Formats: sequence, C-alpha cells, structure tokens
Amino acid sequence: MTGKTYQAPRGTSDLLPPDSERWARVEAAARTLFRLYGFREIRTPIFEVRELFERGIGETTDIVEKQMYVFQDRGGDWLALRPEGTASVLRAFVEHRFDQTMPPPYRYFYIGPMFRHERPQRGRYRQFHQIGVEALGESAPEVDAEVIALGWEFLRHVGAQNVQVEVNSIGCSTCRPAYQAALRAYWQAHAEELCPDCRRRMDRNPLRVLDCKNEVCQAVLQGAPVIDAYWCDPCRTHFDAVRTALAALDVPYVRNARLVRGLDYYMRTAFEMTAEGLGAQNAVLGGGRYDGLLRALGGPDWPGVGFAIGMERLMAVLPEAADPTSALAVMFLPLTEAARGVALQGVQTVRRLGIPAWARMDVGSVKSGLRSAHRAGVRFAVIIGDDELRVGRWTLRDMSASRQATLSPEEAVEALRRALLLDAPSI
RNA sequence: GAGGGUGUAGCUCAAGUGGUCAGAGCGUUGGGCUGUGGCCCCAAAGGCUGUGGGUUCGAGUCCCAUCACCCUCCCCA
Repeated sequence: MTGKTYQAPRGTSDLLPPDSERWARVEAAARTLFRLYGFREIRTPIFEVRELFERGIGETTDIVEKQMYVFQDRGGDWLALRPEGTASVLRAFVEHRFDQTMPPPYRYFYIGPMFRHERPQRGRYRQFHQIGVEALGESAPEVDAEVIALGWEFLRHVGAQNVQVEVNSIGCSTCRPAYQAALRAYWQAHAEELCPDCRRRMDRNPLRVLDCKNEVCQAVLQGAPVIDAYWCDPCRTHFDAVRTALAALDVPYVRNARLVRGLDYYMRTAFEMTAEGLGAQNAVLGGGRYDGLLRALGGPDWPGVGFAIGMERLMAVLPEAADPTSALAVMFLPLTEAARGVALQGVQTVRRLGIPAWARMDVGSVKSGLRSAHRAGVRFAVIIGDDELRVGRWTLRDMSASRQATLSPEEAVEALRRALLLDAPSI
C-alpha cells in the first residue's frame, strides 16, 4: 500500500458481501410482505429543504436541533439530509396530490438511508438505514393494530429473536396538556430525587422523564401519574379498540405506560419493538399515529399511522446465516491464451441459461485454477487447455464429487443445465 | 454534546516494572504433486506497532494531541 489512504467517514460503513446479500434478502422480504397489506414503495430524495423537517419533526426536537445534517447548496438554498422518512413521504403526498390522483389505500413504504449527526455507538450510526411504512387517511384503531401486526409479522418472518412489542397511547392535543401539567407538578415535587438529566428536562419534556433509564429515577417513576387517568374519551375508546384488534390479530404485546416518542408529530398510539443483544439502542422498530401531520405540511386533514425499522439494528439481532452461499456455480478455467476465446463464449452460453458463471481469464496452472474454483465454492469447473482445444471439447469437473469428463460443449452445457437448474424456477 | 475503553501483518491475537519483542496461528503466493482443488509438509511475501509530537541513551510499552472503533449518558430506528 502506498500513498495516503482513506476511510469511510465517522459513523458510516461499507456494506460488503455477504452482508450486502443478507440485507437484500431482508429488503426483498419487506417488499413482498408489505405488499400483502396494500403498501406500495415510494422513493424520495435523501435531501429536502431544511424547513420540511423543522415543521414535520418539530423545531425543538433533538433531531432537528442538533442532529440534522444541514447545508447550503451552491444556489444558497438551505437543505438537510433526511433524518427520517415520514416527512418526505407526506411531502410527496401533498406535492403530487395523492388524494386526488391515486386510488386507495394510501399506504406507502420506503427503504433507504437516513442521516443524523450523533455520536456513534452500537446500533447508532450517522448514516443508517430504515424501512418504514405510512398508512394515510385511515383513522380506525384497527389500522393502528394492522400496522403493528405488520411490523411484528415482518420481524418474525425474517427471524428476529426475542422481540417484545410495547404499546401505549400518549393522548392527543386535547388531553395530553393536562397530563403533562400533572407530570410537571409531580417532577417538581420530587426534583431532588431525580437524576440531573431529568431535572434539566422535566419542564420542557415531562414525558421524556418517564423513559429515563437511570436507577436513581426509578423509584420516583413508580409513583408518577399514569396517563390513563387523563385520556379524553375519544383517546380512551381508540386505545381500547387498538388493544382489542391486536388481540384479534394474535399480536403478543405488553402495555408500557411509560413508552413515549421523541418526535413531536406522534399522538395516541405509540409503539416500539425491542430485541435483546443491542445494548442501549434496543429499539428495532418504532412508530405511532400522527393525525394532523399531513395537514401541518399543507395537505388535507387526513390521519396517519406508521413505523420505521432500524436496518442495522435488525440485522444485528438476526441469527447468522448458516449457509455462506457462493455467488458462482461454474468457473471456466482457460489454460492457454488460445483457450480464452472458447472460455468466453462458453461462459456466456451458460449464463444465458441462468447459471451464474465466471471465466478466470488470467491464464494459470490447473492447480491454481482449481484452487480458486474450490475457494469460490463453485460446483463445477470447466477446464479448457490444449488437449481440449485439439478435440473441440471441454473438461467438466464436478468439484464436490471429484469426478470429471471431457465432453462436447453441447453435452457439457446440458449436463450443467440438468445439475444446476432442475429445481430452479422456470423464469 | 459529556464520560470511559481500545488501536501491533489481510484476519484473530502475543510481546514481565520502557533495553534483539516486532512474533504466532489463520489467510495469501509458490513448491513438494512437469494438466488437477480440499488433507499434510516446506518456503516466501506481508507491519515506519492508527497518525503527529514529546520524555528518554533507548518507546509497541510512558506523556500530550489527533483520528477511528467499542461501551455508557444523551437521543432514537
């Protein structure tokens, strides 16, 4: 290695094989499962005008205040790398008048990178990836349950271990203020028993204190007012119906009265799915209802509910893939310069059958060729040297059986087709 | 943004209180096997010990800074 070298910026990382392939499988599973629930994929830019996030997420949230990648482009416009996906999806909805141009259901999902300038640690990176869904225009509590069920089914389907579903209702703009006031009063009465962080935030974000993990605060939290007593009738009715629907959908969950959300737009239903083995960042999936957000972004007064999955966190809790699948099934090994042309045509013929194949064009010894074939985990090697060229045949070697035969190209291709495509899909 | 830990070959790790301590295994390449992989044996290549300063006769080892990673707080997916 000579000269200056570079590394990926802090909090970012390269996704390499075979991990990239595991990611692709999980993403493919999301696409098929989400479609079963009527969700369609939407792709939005990874940067937006800064104001969209300030309005959508909340100007006083940590995400907007101190984690957003904000920059001015060469034209002087203020832009921001997206720190989450919901604002962009709703912006697209409003911009393209989905309510007038698209048929119901108004259900969308996205997959892609998000950016937050945070201190990296396990399960938390500056560029991270989310898979999220948004169901718009559906106010029924059954929809909340359906969205939660989708998240749960997905996590289970891809093999996440020990997932716990936590559900809560954080009330609405009618009833939450009274609860926040009650909390504030309670925190103030017990201020000296709280940790410094909580003393600092108890006025500005009284709900957040409920979520404190500090041992010191636990005793105080036990006696804190519970939101149930403050719900307005509609919120209570809604949450009851969500719970009924969750039971009907066979989603095992626990009520966590202290579960809160960090983004301003959430109301009523809030939920989180956590898994073991993630350290402090144990939420794999989080979401909730956000009626009012679409209107705040200039759209119709339609309700919404959705979730986002943290890809890095999800992949961290999936069991290791038992089979390190090889990328190639066949490797062509030309032994002389003269054999390269034959190998090139041969490898293309095999590929056209749908068999992943590669020709090692830097000519070498049989020994080195078979060694690379072995290392690549290939099932067949095709050896083409002077002997083969003389008779117009290929030597087809079955690597695992250690058997080989010298066949005409037609016979060899047919043998590969039979061995490799028997149970393959027809297309 | 705050606190703590770690950085030695591609990978995983060794190197008593600073003095041949820059090594091993795996991997890579070549050979033993003149056209045949895996197992075994042999050999070679590969490191300015993250980077930059400092202390010292002498620093992988001590000090400072910086970068990266890990853990916690914070925040959240």
